[in-house]
Amino acid sequence: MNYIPPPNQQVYYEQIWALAQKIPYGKVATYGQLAQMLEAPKDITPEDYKIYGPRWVGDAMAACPQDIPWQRVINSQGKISQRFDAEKQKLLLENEGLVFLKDKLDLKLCQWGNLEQEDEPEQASLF
DNA sequence: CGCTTGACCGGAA
DNA sequence: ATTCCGGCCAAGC
Repeated sequence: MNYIPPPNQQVYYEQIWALAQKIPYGKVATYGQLAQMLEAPKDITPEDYKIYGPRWVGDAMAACPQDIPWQRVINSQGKISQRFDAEKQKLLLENEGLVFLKDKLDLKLCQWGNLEQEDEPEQASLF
């Protein structure tokens, strides 16, 4: 599992695209999130990867093929990143049932993989 | 060749 | 809350 992306960025991009394809309908992922789902390339430290990875993901998405749900990748603030198709992206996400609040999504509600804590022991048995 | 820009993120003022 | 900053790499001019 210690697979390291080859120097060939094409391979790295394809890994990102593969991850993006796994984002469920109605969910979103952040650039940094996708970056952290891959091992850091050998040549850079994990710390550096944490810093620069998200940008590489952005680069990957910029070169994204058509058959990828690119609209489900947003930035860490829950907003749509500045780009020529930003408006279209928002419409696509709204079509999936996502609700924007002041151009922002609530990542707590719709971020991919952020529903693990469903079994919150909210109710203490009082009776 | 060199310089600028880009679908980022976290920390600091 | 908002603005500013630095940091890597690849592409385009």
